[in-house]
Amino acid sequence: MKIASWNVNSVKVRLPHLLAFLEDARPDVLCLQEIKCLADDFPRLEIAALGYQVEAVGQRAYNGVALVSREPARSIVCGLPDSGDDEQARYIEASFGAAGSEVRIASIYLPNGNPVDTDKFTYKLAWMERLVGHAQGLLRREIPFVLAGDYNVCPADEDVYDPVAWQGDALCRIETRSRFRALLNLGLTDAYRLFHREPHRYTFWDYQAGAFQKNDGIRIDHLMLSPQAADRLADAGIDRHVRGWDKPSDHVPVYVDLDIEGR
DNA sequence: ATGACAGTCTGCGACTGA
Repeated sequence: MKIASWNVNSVKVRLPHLLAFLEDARPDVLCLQEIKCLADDFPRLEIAALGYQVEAVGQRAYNGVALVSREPARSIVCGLPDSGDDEQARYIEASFGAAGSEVRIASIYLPNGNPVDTDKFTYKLAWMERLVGHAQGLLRREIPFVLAGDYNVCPADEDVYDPVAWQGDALCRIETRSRFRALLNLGLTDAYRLFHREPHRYTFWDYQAGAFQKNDGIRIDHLMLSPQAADRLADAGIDRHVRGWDKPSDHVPVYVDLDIEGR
């Protein structure tokens, strides 16, 4: 089962890229972030023509996450538990795969958190704590699961082109990294890092100042695997070439391949 | 260099993102 994650920065603008990626990569499940539209406005017909269906939670103009899959999603959950009156569309989770070998997959869009001296940072940290709590609950089920998405977290300095310049940024702050590390300490695996140890491999490059051409990037898109999923991990990677397409998203897809039947 | 980003709608400027 191939699972990919991609912050598309508007699914309407990026629809041609999304279709090309689905045709090229043929993931069983694709987790999308920043669809930037209401769920009803997601371009489902074009996706269906390629044999994929969509589950989405969206809002006007900002945020929004989706699960694009070849087989129907089951037991869909929108939003993290205990989110109170949080209206921001940042989490969707569902089950995929054959009965008896099902995989729980979440598409997450973790808050950016800048500037750090505002309630945006407080919101980010609280969101991360809810995610850690939810991961604990999922772990008790002892099933393969994947929390995939735009974490807005650089786990370590080696994930940043200029760690000094980024020191103090919400993506690199110690409070942010410690909450990301809490996921690792629970037993989750950063799938990319299991296969690739070399530093300075990125998933995001700013649109400004020729950042991609200079490889001034950061690694903030991650697939976090439960022990039962990590045991079946066959491959993981970053589809860096997508950043070179015409009018690209500022993020590129990341993916894992699990030794589990996709259907 | 008078510059050098790209989405969204409160729309031709402000807001947000990373």
